[in-house]
Amino acid sequence: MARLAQVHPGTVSRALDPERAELVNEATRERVLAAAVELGYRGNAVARSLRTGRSGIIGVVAADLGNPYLPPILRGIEAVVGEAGFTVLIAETHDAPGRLKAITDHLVTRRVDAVILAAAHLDDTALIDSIDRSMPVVLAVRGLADDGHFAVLHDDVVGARLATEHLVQLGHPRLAQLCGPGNVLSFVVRRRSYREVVAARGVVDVSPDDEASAPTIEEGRRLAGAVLDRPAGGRPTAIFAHNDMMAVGALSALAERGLRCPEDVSVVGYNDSPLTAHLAPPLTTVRLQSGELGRRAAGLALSRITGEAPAAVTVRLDPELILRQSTQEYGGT
Amino acid sequence: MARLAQVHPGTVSRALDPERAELVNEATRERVLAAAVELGYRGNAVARSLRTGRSGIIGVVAADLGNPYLPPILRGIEAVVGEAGFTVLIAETHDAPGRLKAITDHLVTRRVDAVILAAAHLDDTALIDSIDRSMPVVLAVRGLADDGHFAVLHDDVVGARLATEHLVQLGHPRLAQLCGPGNVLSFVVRRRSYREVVAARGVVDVSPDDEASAPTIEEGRRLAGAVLDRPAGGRPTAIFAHNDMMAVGALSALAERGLRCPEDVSVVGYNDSPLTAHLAPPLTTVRLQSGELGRRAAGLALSRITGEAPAAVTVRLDPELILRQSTQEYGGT
DNA sequence: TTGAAAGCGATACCAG
DNA sequence: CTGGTATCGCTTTCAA
Repeated sequence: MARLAQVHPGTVSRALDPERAELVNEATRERVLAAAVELGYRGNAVARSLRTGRSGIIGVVAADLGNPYLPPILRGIEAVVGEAGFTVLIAETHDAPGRLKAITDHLVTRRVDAVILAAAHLDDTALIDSIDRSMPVVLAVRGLADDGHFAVLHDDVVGARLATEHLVQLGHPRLAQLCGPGNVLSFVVRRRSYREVVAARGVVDVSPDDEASAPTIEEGRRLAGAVLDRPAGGRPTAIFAHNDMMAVGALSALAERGLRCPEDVSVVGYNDSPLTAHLAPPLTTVRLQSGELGRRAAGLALSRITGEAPAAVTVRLDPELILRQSTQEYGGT
Repeated sequence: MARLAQVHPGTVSRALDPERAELVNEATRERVLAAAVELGYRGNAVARSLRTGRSGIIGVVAADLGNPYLPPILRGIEAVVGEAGFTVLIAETHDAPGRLKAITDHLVTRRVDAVILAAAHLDDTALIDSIDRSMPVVLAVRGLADDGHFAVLHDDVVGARLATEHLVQLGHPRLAQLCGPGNVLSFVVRRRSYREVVAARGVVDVSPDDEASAPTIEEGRRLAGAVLDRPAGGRPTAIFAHNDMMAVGALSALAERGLRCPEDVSVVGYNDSPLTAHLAPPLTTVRLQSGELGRRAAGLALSRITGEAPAAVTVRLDPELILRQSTQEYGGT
């Protein structure tokens, strides 16, 4: 560029880098800056990456961008990462087998400086360990069975306990949980935590035998329908859904059978998705600290890049129960 | 890599590129492939980009990833773009002034091959024209005032007309529209189209004087509240909200005043966001062809990259009115 | 069919 | 404080 404009080759590099601009004579620096502006000079991040070995990019891999808990996380990540002068590159696995490997291979190829992975399946453990040998990996939202990774998660033990205890305290004698896919840690933990509460409180568990193949409205409707069609004594008086979509499915299943929520059956969701406050009835649900999770995950990723991260840590953020109108005290038979 | 493994320098390049692998002796090719696998060789997209001048990346700039109409669009884009061997890089402006320029500068720096811009403001016209001189730009969802760009949009004239005509045909004598920000073309067009229908059909327009500063629930509540607090004869019997969030805000405003929807006031939304079918009442709304929009935008971007795109085109996709329970025939005073 | 060599644009180190 | 020079890893002629 300005190599032709007025002056020299590598001095431009110094003049344009805020870090080292001081090392350049003020006069020449201004000349360079002027030329840069005039030519609309943009630099070339590609060449820089090749030379320095760093790309300034942090990859974020999500399972499904349509999932409403993601945007706040992405925003949290972007805020922290942007502050540090990095860019975020977002990719989506759609929970499809093989996609995770394909995507991370690609990221390695592009020399991404770190990855934040919000798409881990429990059976990806070996793959993720191998990725972590090529570039720093930070797990977000979805963890793995062992604690040997860098991870920032929601505390699902606490979340499921809040929800379940709430139903128990309302006096419900028969509970059911609608379980999300068993290959995702969050759902596994929620299931276990629910069971612990139910066992400890001596409440009857009438959960469906099946689990959802995906945490969708349709699957929630199916699972809820299955237990609601049982003979009266085998029906739940309250339902804990592993996420809001399944809770909405449960509401539909109730409506289809002429049952009212919360008068006949209470329902608790999970995630506090947008609009859950505006459903019929407004949904009692578990709220996650998504922004904070994003910021923490980004912070961990940055500290791994600079090498100042010590051993693997797993951070767990406390969720909060949001009381609305889909749950009420048990008053039935 | 395999330069040391067994063999030669640039032959590896040929052997690994499916396009030119034919030009290599089968025996040596296998040797190369074997070595590549053994070393876990990944290639270096950075170096390739530097040499070829192309990055294989298409940037997508959205205003707000939390907006529920985006995921299907992103999926459509990714499907087409991935098929063609490109990667998508997603960035977010948050509708903040200056962010668009900062982001696109960055994309130019990274030598992105094209940008799909779903974040255009009407006052960004000059900026966008200048970006288009550095790399191919395709506008998505949000267009500009003139048709001199490559763009794939929803047909907002049709969408607003469907919604408004629906209300007119239900016999409503007084309508109000809740307008989204005036610096976004979609909202401007919806506003104009609504007005045309209202004028043509001789219905009274009692819209608020103000427009929303952002298309949110809160702003919808505010605008709806303003017109509902007028003396009886100045109140609308039906409301057309420029998007679903504002429609939800309108529902809240109604509820706060003890008014029922649809018995007292009908409400139409726009976008057919997830869960709108599960609101109280289920929302009549306008459904967009988001997946198709994403695919078309991606297709245009690719054709601009290969240079086979002719002159600027604006594609407009027809939306569809989804009838649910938030609208009913006028039966009042 | 394969090897040799140049060069993409920036950085880093060493002289001057 | 600034210029020269090598180099990052790959693609791409041009020869052999």
